[in-house]
Amino acid sequence: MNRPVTVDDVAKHAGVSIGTVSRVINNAPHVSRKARDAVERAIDELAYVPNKTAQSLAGQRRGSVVLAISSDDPGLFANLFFAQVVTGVNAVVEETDLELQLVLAASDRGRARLSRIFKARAADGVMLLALKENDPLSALAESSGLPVVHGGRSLDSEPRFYVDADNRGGARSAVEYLISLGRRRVATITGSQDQHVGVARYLGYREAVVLAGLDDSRVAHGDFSEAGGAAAMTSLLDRFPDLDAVFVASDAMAAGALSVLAARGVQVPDEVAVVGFNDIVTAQHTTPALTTVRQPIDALGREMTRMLLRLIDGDTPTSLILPTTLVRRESA
Amino acid sequence: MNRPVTVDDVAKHAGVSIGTVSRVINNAPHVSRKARDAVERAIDELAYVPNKTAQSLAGQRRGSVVLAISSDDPGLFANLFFAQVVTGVNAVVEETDLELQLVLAASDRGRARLSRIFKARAADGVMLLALKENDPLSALAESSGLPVVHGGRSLDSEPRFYVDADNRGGARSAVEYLISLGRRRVATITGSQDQHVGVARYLGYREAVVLAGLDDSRVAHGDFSEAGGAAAMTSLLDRFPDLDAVFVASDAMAAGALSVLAARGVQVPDEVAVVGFNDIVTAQHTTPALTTVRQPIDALGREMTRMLLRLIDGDTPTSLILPTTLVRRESA
DNA sequence: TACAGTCCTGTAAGCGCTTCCAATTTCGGC
DNA sequence: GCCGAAATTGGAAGCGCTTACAGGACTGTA
Repeated sequence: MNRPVTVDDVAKHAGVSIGTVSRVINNAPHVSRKARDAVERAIDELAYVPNKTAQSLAGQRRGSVVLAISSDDPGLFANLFFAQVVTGVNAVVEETDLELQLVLAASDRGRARLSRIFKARAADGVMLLALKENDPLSALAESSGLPVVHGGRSLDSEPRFYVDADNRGGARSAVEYLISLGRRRVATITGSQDQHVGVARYLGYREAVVLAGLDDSRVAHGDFSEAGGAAAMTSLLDRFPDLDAVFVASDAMAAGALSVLAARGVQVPDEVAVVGFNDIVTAQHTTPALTTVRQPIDALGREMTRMLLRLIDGDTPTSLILPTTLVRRESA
Repeated sequence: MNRPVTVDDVAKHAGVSIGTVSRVINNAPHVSRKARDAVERAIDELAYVPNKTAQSLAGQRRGSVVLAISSDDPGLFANLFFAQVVTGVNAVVEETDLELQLVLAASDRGRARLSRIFKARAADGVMLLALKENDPLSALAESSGLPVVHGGRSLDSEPRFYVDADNRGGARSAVEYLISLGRRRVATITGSQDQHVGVARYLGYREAVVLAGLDDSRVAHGDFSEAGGAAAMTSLLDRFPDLDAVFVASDAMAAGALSVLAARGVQVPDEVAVVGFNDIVTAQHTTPALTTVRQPIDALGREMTRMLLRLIDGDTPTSLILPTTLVRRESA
């Protein structure tokens, strides 16, 4: 392990000053063709790699962005969400020379780290995923003045910059599909109504049902969990024995609902059609395979990152809502 | 956004020198009680947060560890593996003041980044997950002199420091379980034989079968994919119509096998018992629910990180093989 | 030929911290 | 109450880079 090569070494080797070397590295203007060539050759010959730490101490750029995930929500980790978001984010980050720092903000320690990052401006920007409603971190994020992009929205306040899936539209089209199938007594199992996703999907359901002139009272509230879905389905069956379709706000709940339906001997989709939401892996393995709404999760990651990069560049991007797609399988 | 608080501000405020402030921050010895108190109060009052960049430029510690994942293997992302590893790693990293940097080393760009990190020694240590067999990165890692911990092993060479699941033992106990159930004509669907996991699980199968004095020739090679599992099952059924159990080296393949079995009208587990490996989410949703071998994935992440921290501290840890557990469900 | 612009380049001053060194203080034991 | 050793402290020298700033070399024009 020799002493690592530095700008000085390169400068000496190329017969120029360190200022020039720096300009070449950052391909700044005002460098003659000749000098540039000499420096580049020296860099090659010495296998010089700039020291990022020094670059960020001296410059104003930190050289890294953070992806913060509040995984309190088990749903976040229960499917491929996490992996897909990271993949999307990485794909874009990879094209820059920024580093990707991961912070799991579920624990207190994680939240403390995140707030340290904000206070110390220890990154060039932050992507915040699934912050809890009314999260103090959210305020900290704003006040830090750091570029911040949110993944998803929350009930209490709309973030300045966010990327979100079209939960409402997705729900609406799922229900519209059910109606196009001839179903007229469409029920819904909602997700938690204290989260934006839960509310949005419920609104989408109502929109479609009401617009079709149908009854929107067949509602049972769930909590996004499989058990909650089962309980809600039971309640639905008891209260509205005539229902012929149900839009379930998550696949996990749909799985629960499906098992209740099976236990009661109700034929799916013949007697009751079922549509879920999320398209988790399990959806294709339920019996019958679940028709569901897919969110473009990797696109979410990619767009969040693009947005953040623009913010860092000083642009003012506009928030984005990404379209969902209906995946037709057997349950509807 | 005023000028951030620096050591000088703290020193001035506390009436000491910056050297003393630094000693307090790093709780180094040789600081009087009085000075320490004064500095701590100043830090509090000024809400001082040390600048990590400066710390690492000045000191020898970089302040971050990287988790590098070679996601070429779709299996890595296809289940919760990724999320769980990250959770495990994060849990340990969180207790230190290190930052967690994520590098997806599947793409060329990703690999280039990783090699840059090695060359520039831009991190305090690296965790390498699922590197391909014979990966050049592996050599680079060694030669960099950076602390490196591997997740899993590879066929060509045993890493100096690694954490791995007990694939062989897990396979063996799965097969032993099948045998304890009275099955005597146990077949196996292997994973890719050019990967350590694939070979290890196959060896475990053979071990159990041979030790029990049974025939170990009922073998079909798969590639860890669902389709591969289906094809292998078909081949198995054609060649060994008498088989009464099959140990499948991955749940994905087991799902494929199960559907072939169902299509052929073979009763599971009555006629043929099936055991998978990995315990992916889907395992509990197959019909029948899959008995499988679970790996302690978050523990893998945690242990890798602990090992890395010890390496960074200059200790010499010993590699680890983590036990697996059999999850009994309906398929066996 | 002279002069105002342009370009290019070297120099030096930091960025905020750690750490070494030397100076100062403190302390136990005689 | 004096001496050497140990503890504590301040000061200064970097860590490797970016970025004014100012000087020098050229260009085109009058």
